[in-house]
Order: sequence, then structure tokens, then C-alpha cells
Amino acid sequence: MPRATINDVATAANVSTATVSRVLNGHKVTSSTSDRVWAAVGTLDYTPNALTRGVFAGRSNTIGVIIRDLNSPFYLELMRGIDKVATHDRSLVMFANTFNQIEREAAHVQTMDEQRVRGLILTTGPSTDDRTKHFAERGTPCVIVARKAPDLVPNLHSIALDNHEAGRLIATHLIECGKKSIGVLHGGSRTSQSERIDGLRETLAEYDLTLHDDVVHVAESGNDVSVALDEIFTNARAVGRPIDTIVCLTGLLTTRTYEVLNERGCHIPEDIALIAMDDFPWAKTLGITVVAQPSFDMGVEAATLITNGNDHPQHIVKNPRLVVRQSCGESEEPTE
Amino acid sequence: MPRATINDVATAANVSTATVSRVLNGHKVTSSTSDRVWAAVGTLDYTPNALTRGVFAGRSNTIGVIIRDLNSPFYLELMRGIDKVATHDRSLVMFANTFNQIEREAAHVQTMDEQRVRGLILTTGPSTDDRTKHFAERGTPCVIVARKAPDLVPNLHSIALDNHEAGRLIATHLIECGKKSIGVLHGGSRTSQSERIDGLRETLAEYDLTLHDDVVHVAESGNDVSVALDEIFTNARAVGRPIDTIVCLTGLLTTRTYEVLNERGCHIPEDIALIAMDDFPWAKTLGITVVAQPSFDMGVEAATLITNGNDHPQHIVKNPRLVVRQSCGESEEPTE
DNA sequence: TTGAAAGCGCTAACAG
DNA sequence: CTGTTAGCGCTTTCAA
Repeated sequence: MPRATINDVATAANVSTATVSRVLNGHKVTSSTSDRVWAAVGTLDYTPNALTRGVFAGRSNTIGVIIRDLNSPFYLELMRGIDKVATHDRSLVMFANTFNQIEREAAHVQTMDEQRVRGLILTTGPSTDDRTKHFAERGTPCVIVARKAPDLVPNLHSIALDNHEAGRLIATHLIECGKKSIGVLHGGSRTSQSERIDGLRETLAEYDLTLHDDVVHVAESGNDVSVALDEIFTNARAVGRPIDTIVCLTGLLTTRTYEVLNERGCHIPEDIALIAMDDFPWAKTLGITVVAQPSFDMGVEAATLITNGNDHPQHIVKNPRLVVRQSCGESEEPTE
Repeated sequence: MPRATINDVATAANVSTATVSRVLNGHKVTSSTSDRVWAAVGTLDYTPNALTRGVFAGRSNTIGVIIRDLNSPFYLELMRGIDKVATHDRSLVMFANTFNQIEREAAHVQTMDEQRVRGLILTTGPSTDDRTKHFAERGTPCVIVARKAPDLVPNLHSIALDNHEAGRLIATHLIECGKKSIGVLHGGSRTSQSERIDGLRETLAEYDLTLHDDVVHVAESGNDVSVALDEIFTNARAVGRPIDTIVCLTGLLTTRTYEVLNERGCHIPEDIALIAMDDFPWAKTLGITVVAQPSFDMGVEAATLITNGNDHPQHIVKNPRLVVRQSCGESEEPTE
């Protein structure tokens, strides 16, 4: 049997479809008619069609989210934050994972557009900026996460970490721990990464420490870590400054780095210090010192930016937080 | 300016809306008209409205997913598997997280119904069974994950682990490692948990080992672990059988268990063995032996069950896989 | 191959 | 307070 429609309910309750619609949406009706309508809804097992509602309203009550890689603890927590707001707001979350393939980003934005999402949260790179701007200009609020929005466009917001400060936090902590020769693993050419490197480098410079380019290496996935680490160690030794610390500038690299270091018999923190971006459940267990992003909160705020519906572009910058554990050979008195 | 509609495109291209629709859907039209239509689509920046399409079709091209807790590695991988199929199929994934609150499950199923999802994948408990059955009977394919579907209803599929076998795998491995007194931490009264316990208990019995109820404790969240562990140790000591192994029957408990054991100065595997359900990135690093579920594949198969659109109810059972590492004091010759 | 027209399920004016 | 009526944007017969 086909689904009951509003017409069926109207017939069964002996009222017009308009009245049924009113009852369903909580508008004023006599309680006796309202009762009849609800009774009909019950017996016919009627479920309103959100699609049709969306057609009329011009948009759905769905928040679109495009995630780079759900595997990263940062994105996972972000997602949970978004979902929390959505549930509270009786919205839904529509989700797409690009699996780090840039060419998929634009397609996903397009699909979200077709779905007439009420807002879009995206963690994509600049490749989608044009489409996103367009999208925002037409009235759909968009929030770019982990990167500053490209321009001052109405409805185009952003929420990002103060990446420069994150770099500074790392550098300061390492200096306090007496580290002198630092190697860096980062996740590619995103601005977030280069800002962190800048903050790191500048702060080190204040203490007369130089971060040379040949000890800063990219590792897009965990697989590259071993090779990158080799390069870093070799280059540093060549100039007589053996590495005493490895910095992971993206959370995804931490597992593999820790593993490779272990495999080579490097003890943390005795032989080498390790500090990473993004906190994750096992970091505490393993005593890894990290600079954490408030990822859940960022999800909450991103979603709120959408549910609020304020056109005025906002650019929220969140502060990173140093979580001191033992992986940098921290002394008894913690810095925090 | 408002969005362009199919009418605008038709006017601009000097054709009827029917023709535009045909072009958009790849039906047969003269190439010259087709060109004109596409040109108009371009200049007007027309994006088709998926909602309207859905109204007509009676359903959207969205797959609904209700997840218990995205934090668990099992659900996360499942989600990625689902997303992979969806992307391939040009469908979207609509997602809701219940945060383990049962009372939210039904509401989410309802919302998914209103959205006219093309299929529903759910990891909820039996509380939603009635609604789900209803849903399936009306023609929307539903896949219950990690639990057998309640009945033989058309369109109501399920995909689950052979939990009994998982329990058996754990028991066999522990016996091979010479373990004799086992304590169990599980995640509550779900059938998955009790089946694992049964498999464990029965296999142990075959080797004349008894798993007493007083060393099987529930720990809904990581917070309870410490208390539960206390109980287990105390009870076992009372009967002169000090615990030599802790089994975590759900992945979420593993972090906390490992941590508590560490805090108490118990070395793994010298003082106590640890084996857990569900593999996760850090397990390899930490040398934790686990029984893994093919969670990504389960996501892929669940989604495929929906995109295939076969009414006939299917009940897929997947095999668990023992991943031997060092946390049970494994000898040189691995069992696998 | 194309157009006219009806309608998917629902909402919102506008009367009454 | 309630019914009538006209759409929302798109698809699909049915003719031409």
C-alpha cells in the first residue's frame, strides 16, 4: 500500500488539507478538529514528507558537511560537535567524505547544493572556494573550517585555529625542555601547516635557534613518515646538529611517527622528544605531549553559525592549548 | 537574485520545461537543442533541485545512517565504508549520532522516515525494531548492523559479526597462551555482548575452565572501568584464582582498561594479559592482540544492500579475525 | 523530437 | 477558525 498523504488524512478527518497542514505545524485550530486530525494521522500511519516541505521553503533543514578524512581525530570530534547542534535544532546532517581526494570536493559541494542544504560546513582546500563563494552569495550560509575564508562575502564564515600560536606554543615548550635541534613533519601545503611552521620558526628564532628547511618534511600519509624521517635525520647529522625532537604538525601522522621511532629503537623521550598537534584518546596513555584544538567546540560553533542565520561574515579564531605529558622529557614542574 | 529554475532555463533556451528535463536526465534530444539548453544552464548558473526530484520519485537518493557513538573505531570505519559506496552511487549519506541515548533512536528513525531516505542503516538497539519493521514493510530497505534483524520482513536486512565465534577465538587464543583465570569487561546487555560471552564461556568449558559470573562485569563507559576491574580482581582473589587476563568485549573500553592497568603498575603481558575486540590504529603500536571485525567491509556491504534494492531479506554474518600481537605473552610461533 | 498539461505532497494567501 | 485556490520546481504521459 502506498504511503498516506496529507490528502488521505484530510479525507479521513473530514477537513481540508489546509487544516491538516495547520494542525501538523501547530497553528491555531479548534481542539476538536485537531483531535480528529491526529486520530487520522495515527490510523493512517501518516508521516509528513520533508522533501515536499523543502520544495516549498526553497531549502531543506539539512546541514551539509564535507570532511577530508573522517579518520583524523580532529574531524571526528568536529563531526560530533556538529551533530550535537543539529540534533538540538531538529536538523539533520548530510555527510560526505572526500578521502583526501581533492577532485571530489567540488562534486560534493555541487551535490550539497542540489540538495538545497540549509548550510554547508566544509573542510576542503581552496579548490572549492569559487563554488563556495557563489553558494554563499546566493544565501546559503557556509562555514570553512580550519582555514580562513577567502574573502569578505556575506554568509561565508570561517572558524580556524590560531595556527601561528600553535607553532609558538610548541616552540616555547620545546625550549623550556631544553631542546635545540628540531625536525618537523607536516601534512602538505595547506595554510594551516605553513602558519604552524611560521609560528614555530619565528619563536625559535627569538631564542637564536634556526629551523632549516631541510629538516621540515611533508608526509601526506602515514606511509611517507619513514622516508621523511630518514631525510630529516640525515640532513641534520650532516651539519652536525643531530635531531633531538620530532614535531608532528598534523594528528594523522602521530601514530606512524611514534611507531617508526620505536622500530628504530629510539626511546621517547630519552633518545628523542615527540610533540604533536591534536589530542586523541591514546595520547594520554602513551604520555604524548600535544597541542590540542578544541575540535568538538569548533563543530558546535560552526553548526551554530548556520542555525543562527546571520549573514554577516564571521571569522572565528580559536586558541590552541598545550597539554603537557612526558614525551618531551618534561621536568617535575609542568608548565601548565 | 533568486535561483534559476527549470522554467528560466526553458525560456532562455527557447524550449519547453519538458525538454530541459529531458536534457538534464540524458534522454534523447536533438544535439542542437541540447546544446542550447546546456548553454542556458551555464549562463543562468542553474542547479537542479534534488528535493523536487525526490517529491516526484517518492523518495530521496539519500542513505540514512543512525550511529550509536561515532567515537568507537567500529562505527567510524563502518561509516567510511558506507560513504564509499554512497559516493560511488552518487547518493548522499544522512547521519545522526545517538550519543548512546536510547530515547533518541526512535526520534531519529522518524526523522529519516520524514526525509524519505532511500534506505536506512542502523546500529540501534531493539527499541526501534517496531518502527524499523514498519519502515521496511512500506518498502524502504533497512539494514540493522551488529545485530540480527528481529524477523523475516521484506526489505529488512542485517549484517553482523559471528559473535559466538569471536568469543571462541578469544578463548582459544588465551588457552594457547596458557591463561587460566579470565576477567571480562563488556558493554552492556546487547545481544552482541552476550553472544561473545557465551562463545568465550563455552570454549573455555571445553578446556575445563569455568567463567564465573562474578568476573564478568559491565562498563558502559570508560569511567566505569576502574570500578569494574576492582570487582573482578577482588572476586577472583576471594576464590584463590587471581586473574591473569582481561578481555575487553567492546572497543570503546580498551583505552581506559589499558590505562587503569598501567596506573596500577600491572605490566602487560608479564603481570596480566589483555585482549580486546576491534582493531584500531594504535593497537599495533602498543602490541595489543585483538579480534577484529571487518568494519569497513560491513559498511560497504550494508550500503550495497540498500543500493541493490533487493526485497528479499538477507542476514549476512561476517567472520571475526584474530590479530596476534604481544599483549597475551604470545610465544615465538604465532598462531596465525 | 518536442510541447502542453496534469500532478507529486505540501504550504500560504485570501476569503468566508 | 476553516476551506478554496494557486502555486513550489520538477517529471511524465499524451498528442502533435
